[in-house]
Amino acid sequence: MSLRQYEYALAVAEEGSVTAAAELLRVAQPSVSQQIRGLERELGVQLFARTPTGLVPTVVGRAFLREAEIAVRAARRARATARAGADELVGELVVAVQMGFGTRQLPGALGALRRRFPRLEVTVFEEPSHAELERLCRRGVLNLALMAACERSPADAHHLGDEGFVVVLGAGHRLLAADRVELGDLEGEPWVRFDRDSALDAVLLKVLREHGLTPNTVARVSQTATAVRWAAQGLGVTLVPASAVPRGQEHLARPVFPVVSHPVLAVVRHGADPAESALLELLRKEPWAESAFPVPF
Amino acid sequence: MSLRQYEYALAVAEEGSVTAAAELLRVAQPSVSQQIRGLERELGVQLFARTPTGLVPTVVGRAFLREAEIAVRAARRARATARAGADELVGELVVAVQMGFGTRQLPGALGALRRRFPRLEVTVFEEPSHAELERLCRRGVLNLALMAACERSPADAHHLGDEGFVVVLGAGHRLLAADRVELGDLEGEPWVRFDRDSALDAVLLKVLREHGLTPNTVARVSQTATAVRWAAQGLGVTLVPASAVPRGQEHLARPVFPVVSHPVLAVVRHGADPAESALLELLRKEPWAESAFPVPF
DNA sequence: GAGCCGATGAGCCTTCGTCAGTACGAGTAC
DNA sequence: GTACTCGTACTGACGAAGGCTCATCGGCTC
Repeated sequence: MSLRQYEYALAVAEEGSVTAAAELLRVAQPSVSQQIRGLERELGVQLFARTPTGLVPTVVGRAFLREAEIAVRAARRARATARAGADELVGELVVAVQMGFGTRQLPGALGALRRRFPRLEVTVFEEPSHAELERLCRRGVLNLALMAACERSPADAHHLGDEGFVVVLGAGHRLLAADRVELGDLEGEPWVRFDRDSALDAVLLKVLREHGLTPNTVARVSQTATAVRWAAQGLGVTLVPASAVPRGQEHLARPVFPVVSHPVLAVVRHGADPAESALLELLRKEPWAESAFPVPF
Repeated sequence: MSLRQYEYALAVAEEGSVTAAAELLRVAQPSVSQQIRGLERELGVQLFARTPTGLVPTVVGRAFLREAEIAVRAARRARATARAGADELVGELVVAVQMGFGTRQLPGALGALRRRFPRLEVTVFEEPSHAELERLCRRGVLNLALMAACERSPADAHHLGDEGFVVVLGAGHRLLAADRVELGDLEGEPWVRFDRDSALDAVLLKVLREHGLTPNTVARVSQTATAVRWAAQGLGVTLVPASAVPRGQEHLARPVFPVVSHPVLAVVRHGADPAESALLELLRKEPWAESAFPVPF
């Protein structure tokens, strides 16, 4: 099953004769003759009827040729795509983002990327678990991972900036009276938390522990949008990245004191593609919050 | 650009490693390694990133692989189609029919063919000119041609039966009073005729000449349906195969005396495909009119 | 250091390509 | 009608290129 045989068969069908096909293909006539014969022998079917004036496709030959043309065209397209990739940025970029981080910056960067390289397609996975994200990274299926910093973050990760966190309170909550919420004031509040192994829950837990609080968990959700909605309806309070609060709900969010923010890292493979580097640069240029504390990583 | 390279690349992408791909493909590992390298060298692009645990597609590699998969699938399908053609009747049958002949029998035969061989597709050309039909036949693009007999019909043509002709008259025409029309009574009538080099016009002219009539031509059309419609509206009289008179217009048609009929031939290629033979047999089984005169061909 | 990965080089063999010559049919001149 | 030419595809022999395998090497992870 060689593509050459298919091309030769298509040329013969197109030209109606082996000689003409050979001329078109810039090879000698016996070569085409042999390939056609070999193909027919391999398939066990006569693809062409021999007439004194040339070769004509048989009934089954026509059906074969229809599929063969699809194959040859796709093969040529594959080739052209790869060749184009040598000059322009072409292909499919696979990005994973840790749920809740970079929700404002990533769309901006991807939009800019698309404007600069229209033939570059991007697929984004949202993944809450740090362990799973790391596994995908190690397996190499990702071109870029956007994740919250943690102890196990690789040394060559790029620090993009920080994600600032805000508390979301139910409508009419007493703490909405102030411009900011002191963490100590949240003692005893019911909490809308995040999935057990998610980075968002890790941040939440770490912040509360540092201030000697033990959260009273009323629900666990996987998405920030859900957490905000549930908190707004008074189920409890929650702590989410500032960029995760949707328009129209800002009046229910308050900055935290002391400021809570978390470093966001981008992990790319070692010998980075031009496409990967381009996305990394665009992510750097997006507006990020200032760091609340020196990055320990 | 070999299909083998594409298959190997797909296997590597699928398995994530050269070794595993080689095992899947039942070849030694260096073979896969060489093919991948050769492909990358030929395309001038790195399709896979080398990691300590295996190979992972690059950005452009993923785009290439998407097309490559289409190519390989189509190639396999082409192969399978041809292989199936060795057992079952599979493929595309190209049939040409001389306009106005076999209009009732051909659909019947094609329906029966489709019921028996559902994977056999049929394309029908309608062609008025005998010369053009013969040209297509000689070039071999046709699997079967259905045509009116003539002096130049090939000797190995199959006589299927005869097409009986009727005269179509305008509503209220005086000759509608009788059950049949004598040819001599048509003296001086205006005629709706057919395209100059069509078989239908040849029949018409031959019949009239044999009875010493010279037609007064008011129009030439290419399709029998048009001729019948125009005749029905009183533009003139016409002579068409009985099967060409649509339902609801039978009252305007009359048999001719002496009976006019014309042999219909099927021409197939020499070493006939099974599919061609099948269609020929089905056409034979369709109901045809009895011959009005001994077939001289 | 053991075990996995891919890359490399040598040798064998298949396959493809070319050139020459053959066979067959169609059309044409005589 | 016969012979000739021109077109077609096929066959066989030979050389070149490429694929496959084996053994081996270098790098990385655990």
